[in-house]
Amino acid sequence: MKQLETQIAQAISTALLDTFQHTLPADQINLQPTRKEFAGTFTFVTFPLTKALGKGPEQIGQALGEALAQQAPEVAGFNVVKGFLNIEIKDTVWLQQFADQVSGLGADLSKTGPKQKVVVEYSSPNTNKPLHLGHLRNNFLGYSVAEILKAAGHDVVKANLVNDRGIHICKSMIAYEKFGQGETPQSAGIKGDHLVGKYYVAFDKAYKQEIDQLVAQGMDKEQAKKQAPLMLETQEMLQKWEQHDPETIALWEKMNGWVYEGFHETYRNIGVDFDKFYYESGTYLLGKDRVEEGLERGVFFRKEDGSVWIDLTEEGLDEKLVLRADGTSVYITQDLGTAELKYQDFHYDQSVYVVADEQNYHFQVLKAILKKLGKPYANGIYHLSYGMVDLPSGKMKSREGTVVDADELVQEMIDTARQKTDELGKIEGFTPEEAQTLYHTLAMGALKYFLLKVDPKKRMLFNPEESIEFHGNTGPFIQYTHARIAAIQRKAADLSIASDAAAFEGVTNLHETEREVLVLLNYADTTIADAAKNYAPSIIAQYAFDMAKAYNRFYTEVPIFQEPNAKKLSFRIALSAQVAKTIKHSMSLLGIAVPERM
RNA sequence: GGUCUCAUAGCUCAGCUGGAUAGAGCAACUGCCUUCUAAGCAGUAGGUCUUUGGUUCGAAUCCAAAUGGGAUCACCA
Repeated sequence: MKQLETQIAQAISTALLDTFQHTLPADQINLQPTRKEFAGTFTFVTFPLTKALGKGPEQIGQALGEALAQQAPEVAGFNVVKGFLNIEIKDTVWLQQFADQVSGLGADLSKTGPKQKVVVEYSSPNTNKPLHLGHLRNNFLGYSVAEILKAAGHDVVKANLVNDRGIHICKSMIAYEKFGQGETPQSAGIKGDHLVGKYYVAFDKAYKQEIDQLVAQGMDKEQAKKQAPLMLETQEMLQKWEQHDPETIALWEKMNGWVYEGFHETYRNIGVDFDKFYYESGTYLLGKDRVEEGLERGVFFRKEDGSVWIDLTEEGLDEKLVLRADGTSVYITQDLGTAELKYQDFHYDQSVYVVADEQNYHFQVLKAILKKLGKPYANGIYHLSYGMVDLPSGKMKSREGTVVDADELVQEMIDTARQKTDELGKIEGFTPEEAQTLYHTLAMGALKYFLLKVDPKKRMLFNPEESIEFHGNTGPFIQYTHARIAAIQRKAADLSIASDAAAFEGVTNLHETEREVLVLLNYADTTIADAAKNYAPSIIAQYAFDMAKAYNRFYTEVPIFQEPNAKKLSFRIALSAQVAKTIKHSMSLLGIAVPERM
């Protein structure tokens, strides 16, 4: 597609020179898609030229159109509406492009694209509670962006930095020690991550009670939060952990082990994967070298109390602490360390962090510090910031029990998929296993598409009451289109209809709906490149939807198998196959599978 | 209070570096299944693109301000 656009732009440039003696390089000529209500594929806007040429916009359009129709072999015709020159492309050009595509003559973007080493860090869960809806957005985004970058030619590493230590883990541990009575995931029949999450909640409940009690005794609330016995015990436990107290470490390993089992089950179920796991317990001490380095270079400075800071006021940020007075690390120190570690491991060109937008400031600081330290990888840091998922009741709050649990949500989606499928009664002959697989495919398709079709940066609303639709702009709609085509292909195979490029050579004109599909097919690569550049799965989602819509229009308007002309019939089979392939590929970039039947 | 960010149809969202009468889906209403899967297609209705200024031949898009959401400004992570 890019190529065709370039050709047209070149032709316009030439025509401008010939007709008006005006120089405008082709790469400065912008074509936009023609609006549906007019004939044509590309539109050139002539308003900007009126001053330079001293002519009216229609006049310019008319003259350019005539020149193009005569000289550009791709152009079938044109029309001028006010300052808009609408250019129609010959059907044979579309057909030739399509034939090349079917024959695999086009370049494979994943091999020819700009190859960079990219680390995509995503998921990065805390090990004190199970995954919820917000994590799903993160996981789907991270997975999808990684796949898109791969498809665009990059060499991608999916990384997961597990937050496996710290005060929050100790809370679960304390609560388990106190109330657990030796309960295990097996004995309780609960997934490990959920069991640990249960104790995290139990901690919070008991903690609140203690605070209330202290306040009732006349203590200040802030004071009570610090003085509550549970909190003191938790802090003590954290210290023991840092001193490698064997008993504490054993409990920590046991409970984290449960959580990992639970997480891995969820990851498998939602279809995300990782090439590299980092654990914070192994990285939290990193970064101190960077502090030393910064002090030597004079980028950091030490205050009287011994704490170390960086002044980022020039960057429009504040002064930021990088090392506490007692010499221990803070969050940013760790991240300085892990950035370096990742660079040592992979020598990345880009390091993408899929992290919620509440940490925008943190990543600005991180990047600014690395720049000041003169790190070669600083410019490759990219914070893929995404908005929160809101519920109709407002923000999700784990303490208030208003979170939507990931495992439960997935199960509900599967149930919904089963119910809707059974209502339609189209899958007779499926084995129970096949049916189960289909429910899962549809459920994940609906859920992932729902979360990915929205621009990552934007906050989004999730309404669990209405659940997720299976009609309209949804994953299942696109999956359905694929299943429809699969049925066509089965029938074509039964009838032994050829669909290679030679089989439809000689077809010269297209139905309007066929042309629309062909135009879209030609945008496949530029769409992927665009999505990669913008780290935006939503662009792929939109493309897959447009494709499915265009195909369905074709499907209802053009009865494929009633076509008497063998070449045209072959063309339509080939067209369908190519659409199926493109849909399947696009959806795979979103982490969504497509069924052969549904 | 400082900084950042968002505001488009009743609802959920698209609208790329400024271009034609601002688009989808859901919800509402009308049609279309003697079969290539109706989880579909076609159509109707629904908008002062939060407001006010500015730049421009031309603004939902760029700039400024206002209003209203959200995030952040921890020796938490």
